[in-house]
Amino acid sequence: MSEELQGETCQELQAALDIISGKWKPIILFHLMENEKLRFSELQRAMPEITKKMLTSQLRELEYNGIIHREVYQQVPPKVEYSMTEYGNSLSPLMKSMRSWGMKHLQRMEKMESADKKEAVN
Amino acid sequence: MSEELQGETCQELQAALDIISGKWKPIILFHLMENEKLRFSELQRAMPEITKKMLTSQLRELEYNGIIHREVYQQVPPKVEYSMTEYGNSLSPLMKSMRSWGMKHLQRMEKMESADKKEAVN
DNA sequence: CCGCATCCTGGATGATACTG
DNA sequence: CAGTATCATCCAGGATGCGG
Repeated sequence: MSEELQGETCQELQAALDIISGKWKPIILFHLMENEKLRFSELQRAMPEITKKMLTSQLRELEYNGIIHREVYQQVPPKVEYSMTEYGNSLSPLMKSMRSWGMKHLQRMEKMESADKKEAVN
Repeated sequence: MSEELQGETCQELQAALDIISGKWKPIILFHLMENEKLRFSELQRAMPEITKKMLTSQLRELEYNGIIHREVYQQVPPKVEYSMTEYGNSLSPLMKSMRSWGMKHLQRMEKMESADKKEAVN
């Protein structure tokens, strides 16, 4: 066993996961990858369940990590636009392969569920 | 905007994330990918911080999802070995690219930190 | 040795109201 | 419009002890 280095060996994994995982991050990233630029209110409309507080905090984290850009227009009423940074877009291949793995997995699990049902009936 | 389908569009993403994310899953997967077979107690030794309860529950989830195999040896004292399934190993490329993205990210963040310090000094 | 049952805490998340 | 402030809630995760 490679003692001692579990934590360190996985911190890169964790670092990546911190950014793309969570209840809202994937959805936010998805929308911003699809849309070039989105206003705060547009994001909110796209995710009716999310509260302003959560949306704000998640966006701030992504901004802090350099994944998204926050553009404030000095005007009344206020206007703020969010967009992926170039760096943020480097996540795209990862997200895509995660999505396709996830898709296969869901299909697989579905099959197993129905197999279970058959077993249960027998 | 693609209304209505945010949740569904991201459920594949979430499905994949559910499996590899969390405080312990990445570490467990890492060890099992490195080691072919590991006993419960070996895993525990490899992750001194984890409680038995957490280790058990995380292993059960992974088993339920078909990622790992649980082999019980009928003997006293009990012996249980865990190993990646073939299906579980299909996660390997994903994990690898996550790791390399995370590694770059950590380096990038480090640079930015030290840049911040310089600014603070100025 | 392996793992379940019970109880419990803290941090993440949510509801609501307010503001520049 | 785009947030902040405050308070309430919830549940993943942890501590501990028992049992096959």
